[in-house]
Amino acid sequence: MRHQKVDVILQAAVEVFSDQGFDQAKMDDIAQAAGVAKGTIYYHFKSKEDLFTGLMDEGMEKLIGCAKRHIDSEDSPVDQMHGLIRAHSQFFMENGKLAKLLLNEAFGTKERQQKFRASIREYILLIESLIEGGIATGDFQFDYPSEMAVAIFGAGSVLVLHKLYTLEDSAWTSEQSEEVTQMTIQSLSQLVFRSLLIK
Amino acid sequence: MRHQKVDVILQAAVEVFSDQGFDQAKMDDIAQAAGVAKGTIYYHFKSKEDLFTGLMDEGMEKLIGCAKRHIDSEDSPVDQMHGLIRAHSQFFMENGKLAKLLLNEAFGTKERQQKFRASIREYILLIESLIEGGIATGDFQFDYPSEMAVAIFGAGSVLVLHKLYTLEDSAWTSEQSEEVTQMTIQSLSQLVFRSLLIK
Amino acid sequence: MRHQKVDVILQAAVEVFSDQGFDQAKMDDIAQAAGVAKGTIYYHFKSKEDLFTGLMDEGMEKLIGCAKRHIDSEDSPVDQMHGLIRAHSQFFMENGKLAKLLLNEAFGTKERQQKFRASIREYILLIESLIEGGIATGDFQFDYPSEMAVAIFGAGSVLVLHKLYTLEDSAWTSEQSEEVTQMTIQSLSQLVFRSLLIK
Amino acid sequence: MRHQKVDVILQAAVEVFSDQGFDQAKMDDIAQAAGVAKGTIYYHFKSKEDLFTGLMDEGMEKLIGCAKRHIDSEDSPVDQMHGLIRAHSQFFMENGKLAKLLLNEAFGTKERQQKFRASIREYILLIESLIEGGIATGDFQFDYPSEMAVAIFGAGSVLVLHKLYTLEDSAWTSEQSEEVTQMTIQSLSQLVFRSLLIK
DNA sequence: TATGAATGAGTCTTCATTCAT
DNA sequence: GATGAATGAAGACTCATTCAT
Repeated sequence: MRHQKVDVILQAAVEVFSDQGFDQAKMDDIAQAAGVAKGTIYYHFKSKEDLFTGLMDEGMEKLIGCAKRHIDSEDSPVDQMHGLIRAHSQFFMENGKLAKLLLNEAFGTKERQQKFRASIREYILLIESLIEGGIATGDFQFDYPSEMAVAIFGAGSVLVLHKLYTLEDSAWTSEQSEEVTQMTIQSLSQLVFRSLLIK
Repeated sequence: MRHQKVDVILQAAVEVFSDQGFDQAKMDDIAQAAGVAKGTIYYHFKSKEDLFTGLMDEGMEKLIGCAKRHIDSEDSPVDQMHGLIRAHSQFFMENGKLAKLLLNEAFGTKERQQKFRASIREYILLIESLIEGGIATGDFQFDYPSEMAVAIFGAGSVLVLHKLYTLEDSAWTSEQSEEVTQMTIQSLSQLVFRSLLIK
Repeated sequence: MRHQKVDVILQAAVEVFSDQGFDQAKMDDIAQAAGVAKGTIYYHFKSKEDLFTGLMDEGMEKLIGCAKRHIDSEDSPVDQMHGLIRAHSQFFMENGKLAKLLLNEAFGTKERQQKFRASIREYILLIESLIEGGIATGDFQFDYPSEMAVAIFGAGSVLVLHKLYTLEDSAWTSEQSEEVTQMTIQSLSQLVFRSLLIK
Repeated sequence: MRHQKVDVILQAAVEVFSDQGFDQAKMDDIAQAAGVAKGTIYYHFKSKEDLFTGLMDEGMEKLIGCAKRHIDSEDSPVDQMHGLIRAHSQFFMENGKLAKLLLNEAFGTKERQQKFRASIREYILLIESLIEGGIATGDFQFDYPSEMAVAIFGAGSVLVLHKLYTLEDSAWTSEQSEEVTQMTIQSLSQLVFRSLLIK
């Protein structure tokens, strides 16, 4: 079991990084948010970079893991794609801070993000494999599966992010949250399946 | 006509902001890239913020202007949507640096971006109005036009960005560039129209 | 002509580095001693390391230059050795702070000092060449000229340093200073020439 | 008998302090080198300062003890001076790390070194007493016995240090080591006795 | 005795901004 | 209009020391 303080720090870090972005986030703030001394963070993490990278990697790992689980519990490509859309939407809506963090820093030019983009690509390839699978079974049809995968990732991510920002400040009951998630899933599904399914 | 130095500075600023992101970009770098003294930037712009905001606003203005022109030169909602997709793809592929700048900073939590997101929303509303138009004429059908607009924006932006990053380092002939742009337009069109068009 | 502030900074830096040693010296102190803002130092010098190295290099350059001048103004090896002893003693007694700085940091294991030791070796080789010269003319005789050069350097440096520390706090008239210098020169000369001269 | 861990720590401390210097040496490094936890050092030593001072004092004590033993086993001032030179050279060549530590920190301005310099002075006074003894018996002649003592200390120390640094990296057989020690003794002897002995 | 997680005061360094020329 | 030297507030990171176990 990971040391307790490490978890407290990670939790605080997601919060602060998500709200401020990597550059604007101050280690002091993270320390304060975590209720530990600044030195404690450096006892557990080599640097701000290290803390951040760990967060991103762990986040993407969780996301991909979640997606794979949803996919594996289904058999047909169509149901698997459904599973992915549900996983993507639910995961990001339920982990709003992490979602912002992942998506805000997904684009950018620094080296830090180069590495991170590898995880993104893995996720996109997962989507692409679902599309290819559907094409193989004759369920799907699309001329540019690779582009389609990226587009689905973009559509899904921006849609969720847009919801998150729009509703950011309004106090948010869990029913509303659930409702928004369902709406996101349905609109995404409509977009994706109309595009992919053979008519 | 704008002062010559101002243009040089703006040009350098796009370059540097695009490569480094707002926080990492240094005024020194911009000055050097522009071939002017640092003080000169401050003679023409109030602050780093000011320079950046101006850039973003101008960029979005150009993008929206470009989109509107493409839309207005068509009559039917279908052709207008086609025009928008062409405008979006071509504009971003031809202005790679600006594209990265706009899309990288489109998401994020700082106040600076609050204002910027207004422009984004305007652009998305433009897309939404096209969808609504198509629904009105009976060409389109979609249960969540508003979400669809966001999704199209997300799909198109991330797709372009993905292409830009993937091909970033490879030396890039204009023919290849043109080819990638065409492919982007076609895959986006397929996605959008399959989703929207009544079967 | 070097910028004025640079000289002020260098002067303050010798003072502070000499009193505190490299590690204990604070850039804040140097800035305050120089009467400039801390940023100003960094405008002119890349880092603490850079400032320090520059100081050391310049100091050794001056010392070696001074020694060479004294040597070149004499003809015979004996007189040249006399010149060197005078140069060494006077230079260090007159530049006490620099002397402490050079000699304190002359020994030590960090990379910084690796480079610095090259200058020391150059100085020692200068001494060695004088000894070899005297041996060639038949004035000197010694079985280990190379060791002798190092020993002379050590004896001269430690002797001066010892005087500087011993008399450090006593208010020091320039006559006394002159007297101590003369005494240093004479004792060093006696040591060196008794050892070297053929009986 | 001293606690075993204390010795392990002291040994590690000499190593680290010698390699890094007092300021650069980290308690973590010493703990790691000693194979104990950091807290353990603080259980046995009050502070970094304390550990260091103890080391230096013990080192000087050993050196002076060693010198005295060599001196006391001889009768004539000439032989006693020979004994001192042998003791000095052998002790430092055989305890290279300690030698660097003692000599590197012998100069410097911190309070810590003030106290340490008292030991140095004791050692120098020992040398001086030998010179005075030789003068009293009519064996030696020198106008500045006090300066001569300092000069001998300086020459001997810097010579040894120079050898240690020069040969630092080359793998070093004990025969070579012995050879270098002999050469050091002989060159020092030649320097000292030629200067001191009545012609 | 021994440990090592936690601390926070202390430092170097950066960089947007100013202003005298 | 243009310059670039100077500024100082801000922030990442270090490390000797403490203390609960």
